[in-house]
Amino acid sequence: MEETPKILDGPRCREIGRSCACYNLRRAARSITRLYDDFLRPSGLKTTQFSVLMTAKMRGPVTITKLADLTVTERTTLTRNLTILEKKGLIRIEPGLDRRERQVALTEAGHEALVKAIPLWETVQEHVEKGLGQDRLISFLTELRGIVALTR
Amino acid sequence: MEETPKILDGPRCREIGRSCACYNLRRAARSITRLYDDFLRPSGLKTTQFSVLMTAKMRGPVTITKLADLTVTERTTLTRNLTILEKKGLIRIEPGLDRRERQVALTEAGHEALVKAIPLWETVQEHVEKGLGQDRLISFLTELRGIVALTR
DNA sequence: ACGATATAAGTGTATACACACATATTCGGC
DNA sequence: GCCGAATATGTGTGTATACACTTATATCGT
Repeated sequence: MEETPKILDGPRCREIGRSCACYNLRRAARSITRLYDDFLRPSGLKTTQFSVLMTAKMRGPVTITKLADLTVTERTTLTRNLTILEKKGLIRIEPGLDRRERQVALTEAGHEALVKAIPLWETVQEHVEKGLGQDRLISFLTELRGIVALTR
Repeated sequence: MEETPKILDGPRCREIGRSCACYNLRRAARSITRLYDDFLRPSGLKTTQFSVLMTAKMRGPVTITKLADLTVTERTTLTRNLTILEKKGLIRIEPGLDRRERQVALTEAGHEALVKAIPLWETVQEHVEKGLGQDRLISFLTELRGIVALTR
């Protein structure tokens, strides 16, 4: 008559913290997000906002679904994030050719925010490149893409 | 008289999506979180909740600050997460020896939730191990710890 | 014993995330 | 041309995240 079932004491269980891909990925994501957010702070952009603006800029006017697909974000999450950027005046959301669609486009203020943020991003990115080493970073990024591919 | 400043058209800029450690880490974290949450769903636990319960279980009764430190979570974030687990009846938050402290301890229901969740976690973890390969996963986890170490 | 400082925790506010569900529009077969 | 399926988007709800600020308690130097 044990109060604590056996499964909770197995060796496998004890190493979840070390072996769980999800836990470790989320932990690292929190950690690096703070770093990037910290460097980006003078621009007024959070990392997520910076990423969305950059992607929107790269792809030109793009539908919400397409943008969500590109960034592997839930579409409904992106909708909320875009609302914030729209309120800040950094993007415009306009009707597309198809009346169901809505096109996301950067405003002038959006461009200016990116111009301010990009040098800050360069700085923190270089910090990470130096800390990890260029080669390790590159292979690490490859692994990250592998994770994304794994779950599609 | 260009409308779009030059910085937004440089080659460095065009590859942010591929080279940004933060963007790619967050993207992968979203992706794998969906996978783990999907497998864990029958247990009624989200990945985050599972991780917190496991850590609390491993460390025994532990203060909130210590638990936040272990999981590299903002203490204030953890406070909110713990509130949810407490409402679900999975943990107790009791006063510690030091009257400033509060100790987190699993309830019986918390143990039972883990017993239900662990086999589900095993399944998805094996799925990832097979998808990536054991060796790649291990070195990948090492890189993730390197990221965390980088930002401390 | 007292006051400055350090430590532990909570709250206000805002952003980020996603599932379930609802609505609007288009398209394809008939 | 009409109707069902597919597509594009929005909303309700709940969880996760973190910074700035506040409160409560303990500790340390004198």
